[in-house]
Amino acid sequence: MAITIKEVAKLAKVSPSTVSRVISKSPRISDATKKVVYAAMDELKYKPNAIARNLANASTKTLGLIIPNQDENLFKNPFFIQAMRGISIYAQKKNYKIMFNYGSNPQDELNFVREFVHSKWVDGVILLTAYENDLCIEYLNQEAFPFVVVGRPYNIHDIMWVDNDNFQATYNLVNRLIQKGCQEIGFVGGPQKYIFSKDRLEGYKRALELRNLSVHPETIIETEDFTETYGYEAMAKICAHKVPHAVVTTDDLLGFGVIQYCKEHNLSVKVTGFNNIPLSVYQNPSLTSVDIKAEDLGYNAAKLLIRALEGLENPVNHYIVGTDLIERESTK
Amino acid sequence: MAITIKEVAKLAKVSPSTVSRVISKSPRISDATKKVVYAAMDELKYKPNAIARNLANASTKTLGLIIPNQDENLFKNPFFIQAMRGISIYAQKKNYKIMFNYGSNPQDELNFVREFVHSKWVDGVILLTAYENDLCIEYLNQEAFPFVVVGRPYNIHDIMWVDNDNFQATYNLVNRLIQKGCQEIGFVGGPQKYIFSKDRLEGYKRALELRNLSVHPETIIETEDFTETYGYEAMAKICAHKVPHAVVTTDDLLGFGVIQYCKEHNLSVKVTGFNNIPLSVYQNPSLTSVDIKAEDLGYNAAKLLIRALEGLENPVNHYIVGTDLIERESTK
DNA sequence: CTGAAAGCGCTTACAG
DNA sequence: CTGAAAGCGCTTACAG
Repeated sequence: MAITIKEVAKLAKVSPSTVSRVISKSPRISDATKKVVYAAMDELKYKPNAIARNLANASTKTLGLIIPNQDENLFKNPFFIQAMRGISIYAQKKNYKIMFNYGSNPQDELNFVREFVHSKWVDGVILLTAYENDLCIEYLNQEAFPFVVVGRPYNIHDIMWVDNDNFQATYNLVNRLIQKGCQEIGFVGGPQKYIFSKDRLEGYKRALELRNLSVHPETIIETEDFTETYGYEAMAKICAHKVPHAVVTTDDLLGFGVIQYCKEHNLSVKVTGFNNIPLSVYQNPSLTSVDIKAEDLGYNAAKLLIRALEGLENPVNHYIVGTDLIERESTK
Repeated sequence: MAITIKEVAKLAKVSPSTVSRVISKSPRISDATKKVVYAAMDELKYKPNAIARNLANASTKTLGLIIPNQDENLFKNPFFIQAMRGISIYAQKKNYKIMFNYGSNPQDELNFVREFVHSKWVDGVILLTAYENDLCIEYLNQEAFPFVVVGRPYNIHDIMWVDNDNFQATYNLVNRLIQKGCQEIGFVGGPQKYIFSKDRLEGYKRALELRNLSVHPETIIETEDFTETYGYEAMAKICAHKVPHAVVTTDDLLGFGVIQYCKEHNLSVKVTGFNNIPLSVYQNPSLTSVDIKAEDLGYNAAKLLIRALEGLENPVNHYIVGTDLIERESTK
């Protein structure tokens, strides 16, 4: 058996209560006793049993993380690992641990969240995606369990979230294309069940409208998923109608498909992606994209949540992380 | 406060001990009581408090994962996220949780391992890299704490590990190149502090030796890290000596650098990578590589460890995961 | 500033 | 098959 607080108490000739107070840095302990207790702890190589502390404190200093596990996108897009790193960095600073689970689908994710909550394993939950009717958000909300969402949720009652300004990012992007002389700009977006899909579409529309460029429904395609194949097919549809000057996509993989189509059909069309995954540098032409700063998103998500858990006031219940437009050959 | 075992006991008119036995599926409980207890649990929506169970059981059913956090490689190479997924899949099956930490350097990693061990937070540890003199392995070994290493460790006393057969994979690869008529084959490997670097180099040498092809030290380069720049420079060194028929690299990013050099200098050299990262498909020419099945590695690591934790006999204390040679344009 | 005691919510050896 | 009791290793309100 490992050393417990009792052995330390015995050696230091104080009560277990006192040892406990030294560990938790209670203010009202004399320097003299502190010294004796620390000496005893050192001698015995005492390490507090975290589990026992958790039980007595009704807190684990642990965050639960749900990672969606749908597709291969997980591997091509380093978003999740970057966000996790950001989360981990802040959590380490504050001495929080992180527990994760991959969910294969929304129902699965909900089950893990329930498990996290019920079992008392974690003090708070971080969701790495927000769906349109998000079961996890609904559940956590109704349980009044602390959580934060990476990605702006639909009904922003008092939910904490972090996100990019997807509207703004796309708006700026389209403006930049217009500046470069593009008049007819197509749009290839992912499923509208994701809020960022909607936001990006809105940003696109607004930019066109403000410049009095008309929005053609035939050149706005909603794909089923973020893959090159869907991007390719979407571009085929757009071109069946009319070859545009530029095409804005909401994901680099979609952008790759569009580029592919252009190459095969020898079209000169400016193309933009989103997320700035490492692959985009290696396209031919390399793909202009938007860096969404995934690590910052994760970092700030952890920050909001942990501050709330510690009872600190957050100035606001959300945080907007700026994006960077990375211009490459595909919009030259 | 949440529902506890006591409330359930009261409602079911049995003792808390009995409720506990029902939860833990103790065999000697009558069907009748079982039914009553389950009914009471349902009615009260009782969920066991995992932390309390952990304390009483002196076990958390949780695995600790250390993710090295050195470089950007983390993002370009989906190895870690794939391995994590494999681990997660097996762990979920067996109802284990996973806790992770990013370590910025070996010392950092050691600290997290110590923390995992001391605090009693986890029942076992999974290391995602093995170094030459691995502090974590040494520590875990001396503490006799259960752990498994992804990557074959140096001193394989009784350590559990999973790995590819890196020797074999490179050996086969080189043979394939020889078959294709290559006589002079260069080698660009990563730091020798990684065991897989050594193994791959050995496989390369053996293949040449068995065919009576001479091994030229000038065409074997050890780089400091797995980056394109190092690959590029290594190829420059090799070519300063003599332009080979083919170059084997131990990492796709190194391979990218070599390809780049060849393109710039208009050389026709066959090039191979390792790890089969998504980027390799997008090179021009696309890069032949070795798929190391990271998800399988993770899965089997979790399996070995959890089986050991459950007291099940493992037929052997390690597991070899097969590799796939993925031939692409770069070796055409 | 410090101690004795009760408690966190489970488990399990012992007794029946 | 079931219960009363002690225990897992901490914390903390209460009393001094």
